[in-house]
Amino acid sequence: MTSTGRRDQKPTIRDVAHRAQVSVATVSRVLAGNYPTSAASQARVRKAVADLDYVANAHARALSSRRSNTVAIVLANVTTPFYAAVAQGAQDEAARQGRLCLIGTTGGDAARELATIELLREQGAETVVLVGGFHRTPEHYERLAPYATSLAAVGSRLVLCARPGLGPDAPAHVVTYDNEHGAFAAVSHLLSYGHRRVLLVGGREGWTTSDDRVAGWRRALGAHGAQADPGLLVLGEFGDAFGYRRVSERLAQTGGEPDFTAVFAYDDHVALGVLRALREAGLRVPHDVSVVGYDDVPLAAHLAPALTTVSVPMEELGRTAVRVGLDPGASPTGSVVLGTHLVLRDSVEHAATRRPAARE
Amino acid sequence: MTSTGRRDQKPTIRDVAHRAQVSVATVSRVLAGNYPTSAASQARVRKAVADLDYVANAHARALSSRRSNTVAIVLANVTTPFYAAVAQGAQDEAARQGRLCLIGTTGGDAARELATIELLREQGAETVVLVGGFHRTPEHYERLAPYATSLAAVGSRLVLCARPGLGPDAPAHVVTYDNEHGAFAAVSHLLSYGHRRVLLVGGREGWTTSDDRVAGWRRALGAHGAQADPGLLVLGEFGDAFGYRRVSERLAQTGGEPDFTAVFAYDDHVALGVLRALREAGLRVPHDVSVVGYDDVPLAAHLAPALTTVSVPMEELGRTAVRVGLDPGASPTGSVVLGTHLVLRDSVEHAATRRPAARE
DNA sequence: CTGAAAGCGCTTACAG
DNA sequence: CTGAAAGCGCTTACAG
Repeated sequence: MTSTGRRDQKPTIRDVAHRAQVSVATVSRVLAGNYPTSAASQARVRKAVADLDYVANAHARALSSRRSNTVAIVLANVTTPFYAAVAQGAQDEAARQGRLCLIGTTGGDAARELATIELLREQGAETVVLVGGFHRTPEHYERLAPYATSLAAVGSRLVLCARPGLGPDAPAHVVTYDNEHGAFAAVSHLLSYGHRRVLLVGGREGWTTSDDRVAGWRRALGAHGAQADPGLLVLGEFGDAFGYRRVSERLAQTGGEPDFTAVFAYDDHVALGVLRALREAGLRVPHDVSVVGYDDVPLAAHLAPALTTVSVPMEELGRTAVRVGLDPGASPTGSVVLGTHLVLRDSVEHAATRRPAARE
Repeated sequence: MTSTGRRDQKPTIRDVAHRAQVSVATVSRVLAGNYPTSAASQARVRKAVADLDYVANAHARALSSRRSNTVAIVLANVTTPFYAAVAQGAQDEAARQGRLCLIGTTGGDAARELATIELLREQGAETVVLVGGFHRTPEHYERLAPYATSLAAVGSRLVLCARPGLGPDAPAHVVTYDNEHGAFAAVSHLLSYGHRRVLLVGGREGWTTSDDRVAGWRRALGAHGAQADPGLLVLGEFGDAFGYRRVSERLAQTGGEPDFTAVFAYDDHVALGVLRALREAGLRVPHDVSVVGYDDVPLAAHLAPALTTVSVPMEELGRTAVRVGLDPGASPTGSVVLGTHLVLRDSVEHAATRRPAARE
């Protein structure tokens, strides 16, 4: 099929140079386009490239130019809508800027995160984006800070996305969203509807994202003169199974009569489980109990009732993280905070409506 | 902080060799562990590596060893549950085998798929996995086949995942699932419940996945002696918006009285839209109309009613694709087909139940 | 505008 | 078991 015959060996820049009757340097310059070359050379090189179906070897290029043209993104998984959306945003922006995207998943495990980072270090990615909250431990900080430094030393960037910074000394960029405020807004909304006992369900103590949402819950309660009863804090895990189990148990303990009028779920997945527990206990949402979630994943709008939740700019988070990581002008340790907003749907109603019903 | 001082430069294998008092060859061998080395050398090298916080340069390694240690996966997007799950499976298997994962998204656009492949070619990935159906055109085939050949020439593999092969000459592996059979099973299930007019909604003509499902629908109808009325084929697009729009329109045209008793949706997302259209038209599922989806994405179980659908081993698809791509023993042009099965939930009922209701 | 040559940081026959 | 050296395929000062 091919006239050249020698199809068994991937053509190199030398083959192109030979066929185009120019030096390898000229081939390199034409292809990079970063240096003046004559029109004649350009034409001959392009033809040779096409004839040979030549593609440059990215590793050789990276080795000699000291730039890898890749962006790395590390996250817990890629199946959860939140992470998937952030990954998509990051991937889009990377592609837009002609970069390739390396991806590593950790299952939310700190040790695996570190191991992944180590593997990624070898790749010399231009920027490494770490996505999502983490368990706030000194060890983790201690491991990450020097990594930020060593990346910076070779001109790479560490971007912490949807997670807090490493402190003033570590050269890490932060791209996050106003997590605490989103929680504040959500709980304030419930309080403005007359709810006073707002159960917070889901999340893990010490996990950054979780702690911030608890803080928002607490602040909202305080601002409205309501009591931040620790008994209303149902922390432990993530996921709909947790929300389902803990709410079911609590309902069972109080004889089916809830000791709360509203639930602020850690996220939409937890809300899903809460909704199910409530339904199975014969409680109607929002008539008997109001529920609000967090994230506004696609699912939220399709639930019955459609879920009132906090919208997080997930794709934008990923896009911005890569943009900042690749921007030569970005301040060495800057931080950008994206906004969140409450999406009002059908899962919240005035608290008053239940009491009369219960008295009947 | 460091005693060496010269922290501004990433340490190389020479630095390690120098500090460990051995040759670079020995360092390389100790690190690779693929060649006998003395315990003393090993200890000294390991210490030097730790002292310097050395990590090998993956590009240099790839260049001289001709192996990149990376796997590439290209898909339409990473936010759709189907693709996300396949990507997760691929990523897991890649990590398990110590490979890094490059990811490229195309938005389902053939031109972008080719462009991505081109970029990926430069990387010399060990295996390139192309995920998902595509529009069956001669041009696409013509572009892909030589790519498979050129990959094979340098010892890489092309794996087509959830899409048909390129024909007997192209050295491409196929990892897919029995798509047509899944459709056959779904529609047979409806037929066995007495349905005769089964509307197929969603999918695009010429799109491989879609064509296969239509074929399964047709075969099931034939096997049960029912008529494959072309008027029951509602093809055009993917997504819940399409399902919603087309079913709403059809219902409006027939005065709200459906001219079908069941819907076989292209996938769970289309089913979502169909469910909404039915609900808004005052039709109950499954009492008035039965619905079955495809894929069994997490959402399906949470719908009301919970959706009967065809389960596709999504993560397993990704895992197997990478495993095959990395398996030296895999036959040069083999193909593996994973099974699907019907998941029975609450969206299907006997067709008979509606007629009496309609006669009242 | 172009070429010759050094060098990027590894791996791997080849000797010993 | 170990070292010296060639070589992987590019890029980029350095000369011209």
